Amino acid sequence: MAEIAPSGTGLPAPRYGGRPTMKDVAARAEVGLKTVSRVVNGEPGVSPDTERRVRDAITALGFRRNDSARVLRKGRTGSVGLVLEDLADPFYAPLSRAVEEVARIHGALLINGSSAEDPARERELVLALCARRVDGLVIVPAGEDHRYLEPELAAGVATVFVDRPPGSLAADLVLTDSFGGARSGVAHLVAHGHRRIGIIGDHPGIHTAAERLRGYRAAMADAELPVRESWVALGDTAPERVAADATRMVTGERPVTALFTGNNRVTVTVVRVLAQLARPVALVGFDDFELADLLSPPVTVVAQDPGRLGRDAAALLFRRLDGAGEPPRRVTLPTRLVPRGSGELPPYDGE
Amino acid sequence: MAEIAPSGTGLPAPRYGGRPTMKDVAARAEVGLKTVSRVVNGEPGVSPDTERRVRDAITALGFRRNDSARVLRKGRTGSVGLVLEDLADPFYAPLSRAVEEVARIHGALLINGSSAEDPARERELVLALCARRVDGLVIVPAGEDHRYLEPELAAGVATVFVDRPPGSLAADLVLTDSFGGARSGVAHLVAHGHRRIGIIGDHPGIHTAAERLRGYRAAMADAELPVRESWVALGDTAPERVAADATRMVTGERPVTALFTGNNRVTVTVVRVLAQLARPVALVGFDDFELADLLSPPVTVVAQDPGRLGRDAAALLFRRLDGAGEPPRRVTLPTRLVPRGSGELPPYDGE
DNA sequence: GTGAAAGCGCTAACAC
DNA sequence: GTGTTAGCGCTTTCAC
Repeated sequence: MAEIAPSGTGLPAPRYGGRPTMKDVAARAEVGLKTVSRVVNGEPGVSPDTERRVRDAITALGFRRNDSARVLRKGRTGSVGLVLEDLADPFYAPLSRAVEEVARIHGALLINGSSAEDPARERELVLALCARRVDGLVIVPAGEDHRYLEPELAAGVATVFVDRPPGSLAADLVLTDSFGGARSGVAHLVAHGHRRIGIIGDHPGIHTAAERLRGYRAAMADAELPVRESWVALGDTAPERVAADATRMVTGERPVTALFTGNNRVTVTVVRVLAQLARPVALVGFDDFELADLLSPPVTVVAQDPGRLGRDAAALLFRRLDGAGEPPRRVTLPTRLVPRGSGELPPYDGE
Repeated sequence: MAEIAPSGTGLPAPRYGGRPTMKDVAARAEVGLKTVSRVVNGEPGVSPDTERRVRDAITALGFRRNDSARVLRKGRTGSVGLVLEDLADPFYAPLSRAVEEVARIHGALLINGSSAEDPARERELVLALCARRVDGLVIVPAGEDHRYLEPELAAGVATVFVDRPPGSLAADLVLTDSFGGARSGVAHLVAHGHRRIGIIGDHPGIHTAAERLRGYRAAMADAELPVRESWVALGDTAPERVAADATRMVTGERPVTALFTGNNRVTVTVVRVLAQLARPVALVGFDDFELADLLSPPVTVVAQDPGRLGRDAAALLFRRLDGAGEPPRRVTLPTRLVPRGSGELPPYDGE
């Protein structure tokens, strides 16, 4: 245990159970309050001897500056907030980590929260962060309507949206090219001879899902292929729903010979379904995932870079915090098609 | 845009670029400061009419309570900190998410940071969280020496360690039974006829790695099998090192017929090595991981539950925060052997 | 080089 | 029901 109060000095000890303050340190070191503040913050103008006395008192008392008080005076908290759907999702975890890394370089702490894709919870989280006066926010929006953020933006909270655009709000934005990525993925299947291709993805209310559907339709149109509505299944990504739709599409009268999946979770579920099947079905998934290369067949994907998404978003954020007064930027990151086998399977029955 | 300042009322407008305060709201609503505080905090004793005027002013000004000031008075911040190795690691991500969920239920916000397995960084992060006066801390310790935390504990910061014990500090602790898990995993290989079994794992300075090695040795001793030192490779978990050690063990004169791997990252690397091999080598890995069941052969694992680790740790934390003055607890969670195929392969060459 | 005083925005305690 | 006052622990300003 660190020694908490000296005995016999006659100096006041900090309240029991509370924490020592600069005042306590000042009393113990027999200097003024401001001198302690100087030492704690590394400001110049303190003699080496005085500094030593202050440092000794700090150690003896176990003093730790109270940043709440500091923030109250200084205005800036040195922390940024990140709100996304689910921290544990393999797509968002590296994004979060990347934001944290950039924040660290800028001396800021990251506070993050999961919205669970619930607009009310997103709002609640964001406002809690604003009440804590984070200097900036990185948001993967769940809701459609972000007008609740207007007072915050007006008050100077730097805000960057990632992965999806916010509902009608001018702010920095970093996106992956979902349309182009999906189009190239589906075109890849077409190039390998497929004419009946299904798409399974997230709820079309989610921007990325809608864009990927648009990319699918564009690739089909490019090849002058018709799209049957039974080949399109966007919605809830619960494994049961996805598995049911996949099963439906690959069985029956004129089954699809290839599937395009809208994100990593959907892809994994579909891989499970296809593994049970006698007949091979080609597959291209949006999002890369670990072990995709070790499955049989290895899974061809349209890869995006979640770490870069986070890095670029954080970089934009700190550029704003450093005072850049430019108009909002919109950054679109490219995807990369990674052929591994599943996307190069030919149509099964010589259609 | 929300209207920022009324025109023609003659009331003071908040400073430009700053944020409106309760005082500003009070002026605009023509009530006292305390009345605003009552409304903002949902305290009783405000007439419906007054309340409406205050709420209107809040909306019009875009007021948001400044929690820094609030914390300064109240002492508690309503936030807890989590420090672990890497937020993006598939083992820690669900742990973090579980802590977040419990925190949310208790109305607290989670601030988390990655230590990157660097004791200095862990310390820096923890102290930054303490300066922000988090009410409690959940720590996956990277370092050996946690005496720097003593003043914080003395000041009443509730602290729970997870996954690994801290260096010489009495605090709540939630662990997985690494020893028992490893012992059962290796015993499983022995039961399937293996006599030359290798172990590849993390640096033995890490508590879980040391415990798993101890479990391995215990299982071998139980079966009266010798352990050659060339079968033991603990250290850096960089893929290159792990792959080199795995390759060394499964080739050469008297190769091992089975491997036990110390965590999910190591397991995945070893799976990659074994996939290149002509000869089958049995494998049991510590930690479950996604898609383990879809590999060929499917990977047998000793599963632990990272979500439960986080949940239990957070539960202990909030129990302390709610004032339980019990002595520190140590909780050990059991593991579960999940046979899937790779661990049931017989020794290859009829040894 | 050092320190005293004011005040950041809020809540607690106590008036009225 | 409502308002006034003091003060949380720090930084800013300015005086010595």
